Amino acid sequence: MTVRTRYAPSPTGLLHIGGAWMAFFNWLFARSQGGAFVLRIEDTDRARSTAEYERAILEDFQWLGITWDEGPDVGGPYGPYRQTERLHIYQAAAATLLARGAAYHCYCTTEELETERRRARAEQRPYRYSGRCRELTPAQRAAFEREGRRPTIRLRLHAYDEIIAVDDLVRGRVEFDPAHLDDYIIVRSDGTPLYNFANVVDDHEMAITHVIRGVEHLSNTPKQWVMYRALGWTPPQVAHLANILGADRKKLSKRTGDTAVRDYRREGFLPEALLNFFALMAWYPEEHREIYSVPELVARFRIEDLGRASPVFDLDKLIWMNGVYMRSLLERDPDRIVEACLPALREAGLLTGAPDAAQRAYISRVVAVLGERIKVGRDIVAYGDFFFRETVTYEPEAARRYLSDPRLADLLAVLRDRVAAVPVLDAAAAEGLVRGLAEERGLAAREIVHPVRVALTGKTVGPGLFDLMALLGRERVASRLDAAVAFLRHSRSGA
RNA sequence: GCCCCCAUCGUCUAGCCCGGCCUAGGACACCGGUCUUUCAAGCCGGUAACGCGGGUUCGAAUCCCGCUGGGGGCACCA
Repeated sequence: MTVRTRYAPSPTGLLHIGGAWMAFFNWLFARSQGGAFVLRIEDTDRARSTAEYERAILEDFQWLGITWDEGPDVGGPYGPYRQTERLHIYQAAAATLLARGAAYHCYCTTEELETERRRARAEQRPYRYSGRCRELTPAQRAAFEREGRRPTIRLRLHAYDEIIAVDDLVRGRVEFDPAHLDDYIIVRSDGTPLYNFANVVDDHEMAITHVIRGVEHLSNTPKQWVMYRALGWTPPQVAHLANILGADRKKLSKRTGDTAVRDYRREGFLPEALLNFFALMAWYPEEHREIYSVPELVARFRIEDLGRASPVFDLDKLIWMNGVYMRSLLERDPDRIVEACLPALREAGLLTGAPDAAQRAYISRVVAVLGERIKVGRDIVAYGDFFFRETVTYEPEAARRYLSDPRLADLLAVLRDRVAAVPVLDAAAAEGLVRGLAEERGLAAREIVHPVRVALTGKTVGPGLFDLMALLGRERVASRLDAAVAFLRHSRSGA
């Protein structure tokens, strides 16, 4: 039997890291088995679902490289792939259940049910639906209808008396006592299906063989198993994974960091690094190794190896890993680094729209000079914003440390004149000028290097000074040195 | 309240199923040192964990029981 897995997002927001993580394992499993991965849109919550979010989610999956064989955009043999377009399928399944007596109409109102729930709480016993609509006579039903009540449909579970076993691929066998279950609603009074129902119907109709999902679904699984049995269907194999936690050990939320895949994309993370990192949050393919290409992950993936505990999202490790990938791209494919830097450049106001050929070439040179300092795309701004600004602003601490001695004014002025006089300011020439000047004055090179760095970049950290001077070019170096000289003289007179 | 899941360095984890090779391994982070014009990267070194209590056994991180702690479910949400 061909393996078929799926991920079923609700288009009520951007693709969440946790969702992408879960989808990734479903995808990995399908790919490792030569099976199919299906994307299904669970948009029955019409108030919150939007077409924009659906498009954004698809885009983010595309960017991640998580490809789907069937889905709302590409179609497939088991379509449609949006739940709102599948309502007739759920209706047919509900009719079957009703005809078999495995489900029944319930006329209880929300208020009546709330009263039952309150009483249960007051008596300190677990709430379970009383079942008073279980055996309604046609006359009683007609009476309710005359009152204007619209019924929901409930699955009949009360006859169940055997232990329900869920054979979880990562947790082993988990047993549930059906006495704790109650007749639950599968179709709302407006005729739309509820999650536990639509999900079962879709997974069966789409021939899904394996489902990897969050542990929050484990407790719902026995309910679903009863439905599979009532419908005469075989349930898929399941594996439940714990949820990713934030640094506060609570479920990943905005409070502790970015939660949308889109955020990471914007900051300049690489999809292959994110995927590699995702894998390591649940599983180590080999003992002493962290870096794996996606094909390697596909080749080594085994559901049973997945961890059972909740991983904490360690941003530092992701950044480190992204840096590893960035460095390997430096020689292999620097354009991809440039690409990863673009969003951050735009956000910082250092670039507008798509770069033209000249801008692109310049950004490439900046990337080359910054080199391994760029671990994440946004680092181009942190380390190299001065390459994109007309004038530099000195960081207060940098100016205090390296641009406070008035005697520097003369030194920088001399350097400025020599820079202006040189025919071509390449790195070698820059080094010659700086070191030559240091030697003449009996100074250590660093005594000139540091102040010049601050004069040109405003910072104490950054790429090698001579490389940076070469890229800045003669004119910009000269004018920035002028500005520094003026700054030094001004602060002296002011002091 | 009832039911379910989980538990190794600060973090991700290896080891656990099939007890001894575990003086518990690797990675991130952290702390030194080295290289160096700064930073980053690199290299070398270091700190750091089997939640607790009982068993079983010659021997337990590994098996059993209990406890504690964390998470989840018990919706006309997904």
